[in-house]
Amino acid sequence: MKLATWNINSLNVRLPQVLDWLKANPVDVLALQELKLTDDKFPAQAFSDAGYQAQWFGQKTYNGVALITHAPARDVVKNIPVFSDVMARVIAATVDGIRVIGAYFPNGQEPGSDKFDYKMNWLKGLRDWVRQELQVHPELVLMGDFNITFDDADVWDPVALHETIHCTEEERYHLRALVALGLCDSFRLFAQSEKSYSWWDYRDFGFRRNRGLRIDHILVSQALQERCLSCAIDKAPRKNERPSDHAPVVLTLACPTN
DNA sequence: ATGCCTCAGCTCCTGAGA
Repeated sequence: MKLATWNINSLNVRLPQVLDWLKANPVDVLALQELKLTDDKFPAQAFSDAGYQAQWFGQKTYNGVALITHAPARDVVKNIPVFSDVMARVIAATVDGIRVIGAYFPNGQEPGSDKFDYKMNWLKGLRDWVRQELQVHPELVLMGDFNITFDDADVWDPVALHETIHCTEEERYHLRALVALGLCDSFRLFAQSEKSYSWWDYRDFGFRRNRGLRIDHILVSQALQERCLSCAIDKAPRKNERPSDHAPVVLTLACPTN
């Protein structure tokens, strides 16, 4: 079983790339972030024609998340039930017996800003909810654009970016607290090349110079950890003509051995 | 560095992203 996450920075612009990618990478679940479209504009038919079902939660201009699945998605939840939010950032569903949460974490803009405070409150709300979800669903995957690096290994220039957004100790504390609920960073279960990133700035040839951050993550619950076979960042779509600034992350799970 | 690039929208500039 394969699960993937990809911030596509506008589904309107990136739909052909998403369909191409799915054709080459037939995953069971693809979590998308930054749809940047309202629900009535979601291209459900295009995914249906490609053999996928979709659940989506959009809004105008900003944010928006979706789960593209091969099998039916059941018990769909939109946003964090215990956290009141006007932004469309979370979609969860049970697929093939696994609870899957796709999330677009707040950016936070700058430490000390109102948006940073919102990010901290959102992270606390997410944690309280994921704690509950794990009790009901031991097999759980939390994936998406976290907008947080785990540590300096996820940062192209840790000195220059020390305590800047995505790299602050306060954000990383929240990320570790999330993991402490009983999750693990599936990417680091495996040997990875140094300077592995999932996002590169559009400006200044960021991708060509590999000036990036690893901020897109797939966390798995302890019950799923031993089923993890691989986790990789697919840089190929970042080389497309009009790429998203993010690359997809793909997790492969072994079939259950019952 | 108040810069760089990309996208959406009350679109020829601005806000936001990261």
